[in-house]
Amino acid sequence: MDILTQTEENYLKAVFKITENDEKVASTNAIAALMNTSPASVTDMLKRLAGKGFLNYEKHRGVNLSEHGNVLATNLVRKHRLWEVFLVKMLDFSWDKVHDIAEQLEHVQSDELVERLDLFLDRPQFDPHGDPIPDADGKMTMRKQILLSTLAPNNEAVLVGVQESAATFLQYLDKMRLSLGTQLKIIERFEYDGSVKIMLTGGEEITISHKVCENLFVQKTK
Amino acid sequence: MDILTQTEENYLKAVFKITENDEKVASTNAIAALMNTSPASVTDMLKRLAGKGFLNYEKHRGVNLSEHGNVLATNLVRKHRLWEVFLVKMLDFSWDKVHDIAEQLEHVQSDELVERLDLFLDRPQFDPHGDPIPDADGKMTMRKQILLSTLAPNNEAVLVGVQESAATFLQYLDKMRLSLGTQLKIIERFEYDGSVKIMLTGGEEITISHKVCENLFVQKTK
DNA sequence: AATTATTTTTAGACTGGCCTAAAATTTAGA
DNA sequence: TCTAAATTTTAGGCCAGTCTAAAAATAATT
Repeated sequence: MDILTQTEENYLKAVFKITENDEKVASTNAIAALMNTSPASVTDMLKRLAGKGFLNYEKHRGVNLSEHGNVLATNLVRKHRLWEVFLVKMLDFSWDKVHDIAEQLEHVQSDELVERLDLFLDRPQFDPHGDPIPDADGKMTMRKQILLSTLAPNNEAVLVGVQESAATFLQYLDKMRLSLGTQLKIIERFEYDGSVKIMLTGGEEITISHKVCENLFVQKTK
Repeated sequence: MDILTQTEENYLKAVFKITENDEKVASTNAIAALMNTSPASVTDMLKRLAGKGFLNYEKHRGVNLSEHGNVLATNLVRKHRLWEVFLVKMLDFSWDKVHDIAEQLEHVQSDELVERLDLFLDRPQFDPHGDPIPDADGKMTMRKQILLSTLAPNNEAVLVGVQESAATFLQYLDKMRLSLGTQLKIIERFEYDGSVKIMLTGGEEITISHKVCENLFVQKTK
């Protein structure tokens, strides 16, 4: 019986997001910060979700997803990203506007809907921010991408994803004419503040801050 | 400040549905029956929604929508029907499966989403069950449709809508090869039980019950 | 190692949305 | 018209999800 409330689903997603990279467990505080709620509320919910078998939880030790919880969370990510593709590709939304709407759409319950949407969109592998879309079995194709901040001068690369997807950041990229697929070459890295001068296709040269570099995923092309 | 919970929205829709035809007001019991809830719960909610200005409510008198509430409810109907069109036209769902999914999708909050969806679907005027879709200003094009049960023998007509949209009824129509746009001619009406023999395009003759006739909207063609 | 700072949990309370049972009101019938 | 039936509302309580404040546990610092 896998009928969770939207709130419960959001908690699972939060744990997923926090633990998907390095972290082994998600802390109460981290979850509270991510969800704009109080640590006390988080503790309550963690106990509920652990009781239902979606989380592994020991007092004061943080949580992570059980196998069952992981399936649920992955499916939510799949739905979220598929809807984002729909919004951008079909409804012509800009990539900085789709997150909030997809947050709502991802909670619609219908396996058949997801399957048909996936088919309609031609089984996309990446969402508008370059994030991989899990397939119906939870598998996703990973790219050998690196952060732009780790790339040495003279290398050439193509922008394939963003780490952060806050609207303000995406709008900044739009202004700079940086979009997924953009080819670029590292001209110079300034050690003083970590900013980097890059050349875009067409020869235009721009300088971007270290913070921006840390939020751009690229693949080396030469 | 028009942020309602999904439940509140569902109550407004229920009042809309009950009062859209003949009834001047919706009774507590009628709402409770439609929403599968108890009359006591309905009374609670009616007071809340009236307090927020969405309903006109006097004790023991039933309710109807305020101007404000009517705008909200109409917009919900618009969203519901647009999503149904999307599901059938774009995702190739059959018309008996879309209601429940649209019930969820209609609660997604984004005016821009609705506008873009409407445009994407080419501003449809009717949903897959033949119901009119309100435009952004709440106006809808009404057809001069009548119930098949009121049509006399020898008249020819085209099926343009269904009154009831329960899955079992729609599946029955599919089996009988009755779909929107189907041309038909009344051959004979049996007074005994109100059933009617009709001829479809192609010459096939079928007999349908009075109950079915009362749930089919047609337009006379001759 | 002892104390301080941080994190996490508990306790108690609030709202929304629901319930059942009982009271009040309206409607229908004799 | 007066009583019975049906409808509606009130009363009181439950659960999910949230909060603040305080207590407990863990981590950091001296």
